Amino acid sequence: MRIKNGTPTLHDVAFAANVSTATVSRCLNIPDKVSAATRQKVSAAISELGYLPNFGAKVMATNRTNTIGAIIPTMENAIFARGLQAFQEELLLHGFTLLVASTSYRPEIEQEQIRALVARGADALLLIGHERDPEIYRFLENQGVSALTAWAYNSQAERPSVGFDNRAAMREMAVKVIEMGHRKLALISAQRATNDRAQARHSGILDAMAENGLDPNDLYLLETTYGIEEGAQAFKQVMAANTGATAVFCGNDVLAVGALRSARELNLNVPKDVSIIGFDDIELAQVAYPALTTVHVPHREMGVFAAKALANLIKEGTALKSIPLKTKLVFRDTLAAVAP
Amino acid sequence: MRIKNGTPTLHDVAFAANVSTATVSRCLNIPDKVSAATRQKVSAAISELGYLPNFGAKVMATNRTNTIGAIIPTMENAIFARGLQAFQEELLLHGFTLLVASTSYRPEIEQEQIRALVARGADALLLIGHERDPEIYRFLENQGVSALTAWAYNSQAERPSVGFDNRAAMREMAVKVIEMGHRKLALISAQRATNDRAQARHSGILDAMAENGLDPNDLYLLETTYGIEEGAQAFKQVMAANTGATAVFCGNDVLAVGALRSARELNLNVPKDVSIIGFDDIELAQVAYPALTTVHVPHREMGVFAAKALANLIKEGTALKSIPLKTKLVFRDTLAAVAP
DNA sequence: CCTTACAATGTAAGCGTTTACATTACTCAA
DNA sequence: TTGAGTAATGTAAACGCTTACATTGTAAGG
Repeated sequence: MRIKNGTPTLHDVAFAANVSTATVSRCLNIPDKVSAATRQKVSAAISELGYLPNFGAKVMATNRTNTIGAIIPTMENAIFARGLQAFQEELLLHGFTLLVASTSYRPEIEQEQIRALVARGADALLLIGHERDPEIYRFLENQGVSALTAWAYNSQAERPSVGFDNRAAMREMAVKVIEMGHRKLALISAQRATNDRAQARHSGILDAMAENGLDPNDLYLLETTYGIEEGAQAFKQVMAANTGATAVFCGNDVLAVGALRSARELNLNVPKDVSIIGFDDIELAQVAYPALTTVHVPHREMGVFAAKALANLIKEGTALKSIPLKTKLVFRDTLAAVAP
Repeated sequence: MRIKNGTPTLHDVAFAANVSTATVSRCLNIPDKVSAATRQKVSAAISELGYLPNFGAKVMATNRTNTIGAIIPTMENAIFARGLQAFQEELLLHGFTLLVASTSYRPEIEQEQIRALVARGADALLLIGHERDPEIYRFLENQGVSALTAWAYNSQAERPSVGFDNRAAMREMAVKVIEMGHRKLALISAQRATNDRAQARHSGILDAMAENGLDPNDLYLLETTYGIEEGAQAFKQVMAANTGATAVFCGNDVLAVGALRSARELNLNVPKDVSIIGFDDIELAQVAYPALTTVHVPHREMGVFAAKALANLIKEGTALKSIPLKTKLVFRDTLAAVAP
């Protein structure tokens, strides 16, 4: 009458240690409430039987999975991979496990994934960017699952977020570029319709232009999807359009690296003939040749902060609050003053 | 007497639809066993109440979480990020969710993480590389959790794996390099002690040397940790050692890119003065300048295969079997014949 | 019209924890 | 020695689902 069906249960342990199931449970969860002697007996029984608490039963009884879900566009994008890695590491420190889903930048899929992770018992969620159907926020509220937004910070946003001000960061870079004499600007942007970070970066450039006596309408704007190849194509289009752009902003480093490659293929000297500016400062940016001028974003820091906030929320009930992080302009070799 | 405590349960739905809980459960899980009319009523009740099955209860009753865990060194390494992304996408198609843990290349941590993911209810596990304490395999067996190994394939390995033959791939590349006249070789390797892929790649070079009349002892070997900076440092050491190496193999592209940077700093022309060879063919390899000669590894494919195998195992009980994938040499601009 | 077979539905017993509450054992002060 | 107060342990009721088995309804064959 020991083990019924293979895996030992709390009962088996209790029986073996000659105590009640409650005591065993306490040994596991609140050891201070148990005498040292009993603790001894119980842990002996546990290791002898090779007991492991049943996950489902535990979840059912506590209504907690100690699992936090993250939904990102894709791990193939280094900015998310890095942030997610940091997020996971920090989560681990707090005793949580990471559940991952991805959307490939498709908002419909995000909804689905949010529901899937909640259904899978995520105690809380990490989301990217602010923009989404209010419906889904209502759903989260009903389910009692809180969500924290990352990779974007917006002081007006009503939902908590940990991130940085994409608009201000890009504006700052654009101001520098304009100060260096550039008058004709172009932007190779990610799809703005489904990506509020892309929107914000675009707006940042417009801000800088307006402030410096340039007509924002003169910005040559091209949208494309994510990828080196896509950036390369887009850059060729920009050049073919003959707008006389001397500085080409890119919505992210990956696009910028593609642009760089095209420039080489077109026999354009960067930065002499044309400047190229990235965003994110991923590894690629330093490795590219010439090394990319870009905006540094503290991806790891963001992941760590997000994890801390969520862990505290679940464990202590500390309300989420927005945390703005700082970006930094990184001047390397793809930006130069325009020739007089 | 509808909803007791906020969230509606199966009972509430059953009550609202005027059927039994069993019928509601069947509607959700085996709809064919329910008449169309009842299905109607039930789904109406479900959406009206906003019912979502309780995860814990479901797990408890079925003893399945529909979750698969993956334990990788780090997502910051693009090869794992890419494979994991593909893995997750494919898993989703089969109705599974991904649980992620990472080890930072530390084997002790891997053990812990394996236990953690099993404790979190992972139905099966994806692991990297073959080498690990047999103890942990016994643990997995006891818990009834199967594991599939990826990123390494070894026909002699007793455990199932989906991957490629690191040794053969590196050997193939090394043969080419030797054929191009290189006689003095160096290798900047990842830590071999905890990484069977690194070991295998090293062995591959030794194989090629032995087969081609070179003394394997002449290989100048240097181990370092993962990172561009680390690769850069290591390359400087290799050059400082004055071994006359004309070809420097690198255990992976990241190290190779670092080496490339150092070469530039040392005013060495690549590939004229020295050839540099990477492994993995990640994005970095094409973007590097000069573009890196490397071994292409089908990371995404590996993720997809792994997901399929695991999903079939859990759903149909199909036993895991090893799947060897093909690598391909990619000749770009960092390898040249040695000057006569 | 009665059987038989099968489809649709219902009943109720688990599944393995946690935890409120009850009980017992101990400590210490009077 | 007793009683109060606290520490340690035990009892048993949830938690919300699935599913074996029982029951009822329906169609077809005799």
